[in-house]
Amino acid sequence: MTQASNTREQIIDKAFQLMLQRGLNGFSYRDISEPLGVKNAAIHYHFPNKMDLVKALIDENHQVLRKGTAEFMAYGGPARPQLEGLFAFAMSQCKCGRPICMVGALAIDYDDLSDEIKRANDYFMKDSVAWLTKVMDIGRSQDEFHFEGEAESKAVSILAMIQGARQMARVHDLDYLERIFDQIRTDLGIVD
Amino acid sequence: MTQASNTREQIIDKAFQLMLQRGLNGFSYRDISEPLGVKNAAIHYHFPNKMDLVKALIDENHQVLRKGTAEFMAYGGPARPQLEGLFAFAMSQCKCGRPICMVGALAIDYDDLSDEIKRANDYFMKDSVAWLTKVMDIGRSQDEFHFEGEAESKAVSILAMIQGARQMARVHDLDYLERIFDQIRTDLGIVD
DNA sequence: TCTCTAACTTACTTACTGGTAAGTATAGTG
DNA sequence: CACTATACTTACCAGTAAGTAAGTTAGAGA
Repeated sequence: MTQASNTREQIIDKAFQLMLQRGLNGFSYRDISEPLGVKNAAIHYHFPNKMDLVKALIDENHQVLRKGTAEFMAYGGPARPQLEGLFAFAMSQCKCGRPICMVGALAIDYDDLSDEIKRANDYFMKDSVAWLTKVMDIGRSQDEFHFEGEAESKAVSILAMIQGARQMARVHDLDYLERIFDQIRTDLGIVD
Repeated sequence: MTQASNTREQIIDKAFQLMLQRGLNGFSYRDISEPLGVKNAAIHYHFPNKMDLVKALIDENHQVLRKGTAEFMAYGGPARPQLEGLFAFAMSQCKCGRPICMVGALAIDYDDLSDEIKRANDYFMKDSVAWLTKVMDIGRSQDEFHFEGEAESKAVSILAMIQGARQMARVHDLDYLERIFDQIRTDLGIVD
């Protein structure tokens, strides 16, 4: 075999899906191996223990996010399309069977995470906040958005809202997401 | 024994704590029975299966919420203290070791919930939205709050924000919660 | 006093958890 | 051709999950 084996990739794919569907404690090695037609031990070969797998999933998350946001994450342009890009990304993740975000999936099992993973998660969040803060800042200075208070506080509140909205959408339906996005737009004084 | 046995209550107490700390799949019967000094089977005596326990926890949640919000949930009064009451309740829940809310705890394991529990959860959420909608409506008409859009949309967005904020606070610290509350106030045009 | 019932415990079962050690097939390398 | 590394499988392990059947104990009521 040596080459042309994509088992590792498939494991990550499947685990990623499961992680964002059921959380860290909500899936087992069996849930991954069975549909892939491999044995448990195959997963252990690629990821000696579950935390190694989670580490890989956080990296995967970074990549998915970067891919899904690359077009609108070009700093400096108009803020509105960047915000809309964020909304669209969140919506598409929900639609393709990833109802909760990685931060949410990890939050629930936060106590049994290794320090390394906590740090990676922390970095990811700080990165997201920093980006959206810049978008908010630019948006306000270019008169695209209107809001009071610090740009960072506004950014944090919007990210919290999206996180909560995804949870709500899970329990109810995707209309909740769209509705909350609309309210964010309204709050920012955006009129189409 | 017959009387004066409060094992059932203690089980609910412990399970409630665990549920809002780790989620449905994050605790076992052992986690409940061991600290209580009883056996696994004692839990099964009171709650034949885990779903029966969850059902009891949802009821408990209703009661805790009702107790914790009774003072400010008297409809018709000024809106501001009602909103502040909601913030204080969310904060106190976080502080007393219940970092995530029931809706969030159930959302992650939503697929393996019984229809009865889904309905109970649904009812709870609709109830919360209805209440906050009224608060928002009153607040706007009495010139306490300023916002655009439907009162219900605003209410849903605030509840989503609080839900997300609790998750963030878990991973980071309680400052996130306070900060987001502040931003909600600012967005509503509240100045102290 | 006898009986009934509530509230358990004891002792188990079945199924699944993450994890490991040892073996195997395959492909590339010297 | 022998050797080595990769990518697994087979066959296990100890621990834990929820759940159950049968026995035990204490008090309440007739």
